[in-house]
Amino acid sequence: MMKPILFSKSHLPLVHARFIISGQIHDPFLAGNLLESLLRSAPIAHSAARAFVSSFPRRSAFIYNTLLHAYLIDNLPSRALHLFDEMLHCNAVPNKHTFPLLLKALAQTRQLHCGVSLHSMIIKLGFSSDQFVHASLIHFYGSLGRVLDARRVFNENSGSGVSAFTALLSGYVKSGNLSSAREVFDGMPERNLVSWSAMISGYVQFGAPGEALVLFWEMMGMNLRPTYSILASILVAAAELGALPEGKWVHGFLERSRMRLSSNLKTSLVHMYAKCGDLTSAKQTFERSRDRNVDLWNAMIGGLGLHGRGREASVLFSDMVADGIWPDDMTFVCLLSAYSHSGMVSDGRECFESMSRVYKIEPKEEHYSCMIDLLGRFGFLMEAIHLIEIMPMRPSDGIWGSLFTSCGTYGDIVLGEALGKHLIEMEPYEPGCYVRLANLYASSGRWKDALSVRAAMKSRGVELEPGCSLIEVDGVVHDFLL
DNA sequence: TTAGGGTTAG
Repeated sequence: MMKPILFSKSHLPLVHARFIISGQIHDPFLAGNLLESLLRSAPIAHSAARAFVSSFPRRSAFIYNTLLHAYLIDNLPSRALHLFDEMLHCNAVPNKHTFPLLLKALAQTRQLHCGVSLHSMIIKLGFSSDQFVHASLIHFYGSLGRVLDARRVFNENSGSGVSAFTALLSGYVKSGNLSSAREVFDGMPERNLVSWSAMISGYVQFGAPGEALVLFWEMMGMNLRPTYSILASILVAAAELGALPEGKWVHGFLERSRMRLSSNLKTSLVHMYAKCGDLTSAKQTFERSRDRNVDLWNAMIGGLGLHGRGREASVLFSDMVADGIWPDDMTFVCLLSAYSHSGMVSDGRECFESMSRVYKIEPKEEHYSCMIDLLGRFGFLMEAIHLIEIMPMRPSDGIWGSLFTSCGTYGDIVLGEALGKHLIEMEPYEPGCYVRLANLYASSGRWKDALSVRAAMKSRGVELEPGCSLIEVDGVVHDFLL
């Protein structure tokens, strides 16, 4: 195998000029070396790379592939696809290295039809059994929600490699089918850290944090070294379960292994400590961190809010702005929810209003939802309705639901009855709506109406599932059915 | 001749 000749960054302009003068620029191999030297010294220098390529009279597939790769690294999938058009136009023949790059660009831009056409081209050119192309095709179909097509492509190759298995597994995860994902995982002839990561994060994303923890300990039992992303998934799982010892174990592991804590991991740690009720450790982690990005501030503001410390959350927000960190959407969700948990109605109003006026962030549905919840919780029902009326988007069932709950709290039977009926009409198989409407009737002595709501619920076959609460005692997570 | 794959939390 011939090694590429790489030129140092400082020599590049000179070498480029010399190639042009001597005519060596006509040699696609040397021109390719020049391009690769540039991109190795500055991987995101796509515009300089583009200029280089424009000066190459003969452009090989290698040259196009290298530039396609640079566009993808710089998160410019559309430019990569335009470059492919140019490649075909210039009669450069794509090779097996071209297709994984294009399939990634098409997955990112979610272009199913173009991907299907490209799939035909791959078959015609005879690249479909290449393991890189094969895994990329499965990933393409899986990430566009076409898991059956992903499975069909997977089945076409008998000796699928670990990447093809992982891509299929991840396709099932994306479609929410965790049991099929697990079947693929269990059937893998070999696994690597990427496959473990895909399965563990799949469990976390789809609300199965307990399974994620079990799988994590199984992985650790095999003496595999967890990656950052696996540890971050485990921190989320621990936060969901309120499993403080597991969360602390991850923190200890990171410190023992002297792994550098990225901002993302610090954010996950703060979130985990706050959700597990250890606000002191959350604060310590936050305060020890020197380079605080907006996500880390948000995690701490949200953590304080979760514990009803709205006043401290408000002070922290001011510190953040004073520190030169510009708030984002999530900052206001955390702040509004902190005010809601602390009964700080006027602060909430002011915050909601200043979002767009001062910080130029237009409130999204989640901000309206927080604000309506805050107003409703503290009895400002008419103001909450006014906000629903003026919000630019269609109110979600969650918004109507939180207002309905407030009607029950404040005994507003007329509004509550109208909302309850509306919600049942919208979601006839949601037991909570029936129960809350029946309770509302019962609280005002309208027993007949309460019974008829219960009867309607029964006749439609809607059953109330017991609620579940989790608590961790001495390292064991217990669940309670309510 | 050089290069291309699957995972990534809050």
